[in-house]
Amino acid sequence: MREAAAAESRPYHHGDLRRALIDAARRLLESDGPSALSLRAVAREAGVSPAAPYHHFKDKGELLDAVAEEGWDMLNHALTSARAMAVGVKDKMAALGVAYVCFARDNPSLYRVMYDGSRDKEDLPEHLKMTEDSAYCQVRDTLVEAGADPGDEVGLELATTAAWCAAHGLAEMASFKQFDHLKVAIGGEEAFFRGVFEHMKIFAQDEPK
Amino acid sequence: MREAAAAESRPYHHGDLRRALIDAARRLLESDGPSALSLRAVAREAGVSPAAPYHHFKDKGELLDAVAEEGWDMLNHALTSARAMAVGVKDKMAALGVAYVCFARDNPSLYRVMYDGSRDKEDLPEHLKMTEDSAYCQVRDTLVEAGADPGDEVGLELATTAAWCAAHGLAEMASFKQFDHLKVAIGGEEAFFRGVFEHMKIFAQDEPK
DNA sequence: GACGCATCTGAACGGCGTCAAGATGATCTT
DNA sequence: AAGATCATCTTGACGCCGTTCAGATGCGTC
Repeated sequence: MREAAAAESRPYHHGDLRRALIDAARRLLESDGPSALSLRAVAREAGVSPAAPYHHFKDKGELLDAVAEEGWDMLNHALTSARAMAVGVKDKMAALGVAYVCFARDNPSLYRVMYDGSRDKEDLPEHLKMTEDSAYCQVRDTLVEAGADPGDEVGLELATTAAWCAAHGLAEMASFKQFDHLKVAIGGEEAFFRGVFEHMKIFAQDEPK
Repeated sequence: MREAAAAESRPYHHGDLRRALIDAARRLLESDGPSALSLRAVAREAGVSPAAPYHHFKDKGELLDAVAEEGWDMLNHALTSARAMAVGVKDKMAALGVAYVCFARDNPSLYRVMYDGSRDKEDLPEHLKMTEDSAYCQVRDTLVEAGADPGDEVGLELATTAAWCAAHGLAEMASFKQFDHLKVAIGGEEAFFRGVFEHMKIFAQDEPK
């Protein structure tokens, strides 16, 4: 009984269990949050036995890594779009920052998995850099466009890091309900994001006052 | 058999199991990291049965909350000290930021518990504010000292939030080994922290260039 | 001395991550 | 076409987890 699927030549028994497991994990993540993401629950959701995933992932962490990788791809895409749509040169950095925080707001569980520090250990968070169109490079190149000196490597990396830290910090705290009154007072959530970024030189080279 | 302890009138059987459990949790946290912090392991470390903690904490989360609260106290103290020791008015914000990140670096597991998003849910992270000498107020008051307009409430809250987000973001990413070469190039870890903060208006009102 | 009650223990339940042994069935060889 | 091969999946088990509940323990009070 072969269901309709884009099965090419890869898999044997199931169709493509690896793909199905990642999809099941993302489905559970969106519906029930990160705490509901047990390996057994993912297998259950995909309709296989609890031991089946071990033929496609070394352990639970490796499945989470695969999910996180899709998250990084989505984030890179979101930043690319935001960068392309921003009008003025000065706006691009702020647009990038807002897009980053909006991505975290719209995919909170996925964002948590991406930054989950209980995995990684040594080698993995290379996604923050080096893949050419990675989110990190998006930020760095936009900084250069906005006038940063591309010759000062250390300074450029520091500025990129500063922007990244600011965006990540805001992304993690933006959902705290202590900021609700601020969001109202300033006229919306994205205005709040923008207002925070205005206090960082990297996001607003000119005086906001 | 009563050991020497500052037992006043509170506890009955053990001495002060609540206190002992928190201490055991912090011991495990420092030695084996957050993943080793199971309720059973804490009870084991404290020398009691797995069910004993339930007479002092509603569930595991409430124990974690108690541990986190001590972390917030420590952080507030660290920021108070840093603020007192900073020399110039302009230096105070940078000193505060560096002290914040150093706290997270020196107590990584505790810091994670403090910001663990799997608990809280609704009401808890009030520690970010309002306790008079809270870390949040330390930052806000220092901003006023550095020249921020205390009359512009919204602006002041935005600036405080911006500083907090930047420090938190850096605190979470400072241990990524991608920054190792930058730390070396710039002459040490704290110089790296300072270098990142220099790209935020809130931390350096005057031009660093 | 007897009672009450907070405190702690022991045993149990379901769920978890993981592994070893066996069943299943698609592909390859002849 | 038939059998061998091998990745794939299932079954069942192990130890650990959080949590609950009935019962033991012993302090404070009357």
